[in-house]
Amino acid sequence: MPENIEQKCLAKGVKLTEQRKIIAKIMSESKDHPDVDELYNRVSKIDSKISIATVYRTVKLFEESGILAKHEFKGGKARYEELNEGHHDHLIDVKSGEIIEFVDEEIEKLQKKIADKYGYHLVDHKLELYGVKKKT
Amino acid sequence: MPENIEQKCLAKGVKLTEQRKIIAKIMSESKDHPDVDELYNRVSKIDSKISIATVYRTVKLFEESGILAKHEFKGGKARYEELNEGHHDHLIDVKSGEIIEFVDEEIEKLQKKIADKYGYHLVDHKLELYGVKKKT
DNA sequence: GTAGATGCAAAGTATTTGCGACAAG
DNA sequence: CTTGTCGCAAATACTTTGCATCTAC
Repeated sequence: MPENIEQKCLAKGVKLTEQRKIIAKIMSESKDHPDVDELYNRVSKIDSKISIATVYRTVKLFEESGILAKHEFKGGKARYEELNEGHHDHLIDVKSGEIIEFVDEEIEKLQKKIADKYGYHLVDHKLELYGVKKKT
Repeated sequence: MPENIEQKCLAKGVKLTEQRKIIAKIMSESKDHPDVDELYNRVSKIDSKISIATVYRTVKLFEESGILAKHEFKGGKARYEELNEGHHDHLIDVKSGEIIEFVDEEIEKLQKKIADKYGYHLVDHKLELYGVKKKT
């Protein structure tokens, strides 16, 4: 498996333009889940001539190439994160908007089992938990 | 618990207009998960003067009143269904778009447990499985 | 009677696209 | 070179809103 986005692009035959390199770099360094606007802001600081249309086109391309994951959390714009080994789901703090990533093997298994039960082969899934912090 | 949408409206102090009655009726009778456009089509057959703005306002109001559930499945418009006792999740056939509802107690419990583990109290969640039919 | 609902068209968001200029392989 | 990409602005898709009118309670 290639380790970084640029290598993944090469592996998938995606042409590596200057703009794509910048977007790839920003996404690699982002520990959060930026939406296109936010990504555009970050990208603009490095090259202010990049247009938002290119950012939209690039995240879409990266998503289709399996490089980025797109999330459509409640009531908002689409948000992106780098797709790495090891699937995880999201727990969203409804007060602060903070997003916690978690992995739970048991729940993954259970999902496969359910799809199976209905005669389906699971190709994708989405699990989002929305919660409020408990008082200690 | 009131059994139908009109009773729920009364119970929640939602004014029962002619338009809302029609929308409520259509939603009650719908076994699928129509989007606003589709709902507007169905509603128009009964009263062609109802505007799409009213449909949008009404589904939003009904959602806030806990009468309808809003779903934002992949890559599309928001879709609605009547909210009844007994939570269920969705298994979506990615080929045909068919939606299967399912209930799984085990997965519900597991979700609470995960939220708990991170110090959160679960207020909402979204689980969608996307699958393709298995060959028999 | 009055607060709230409706219809209409116009305004907002988020995202996509046509097109001529330009750059990667 | 040639194919695909970029930037721009205009277009689209879905949803919300201002306002004058109307209706449920």
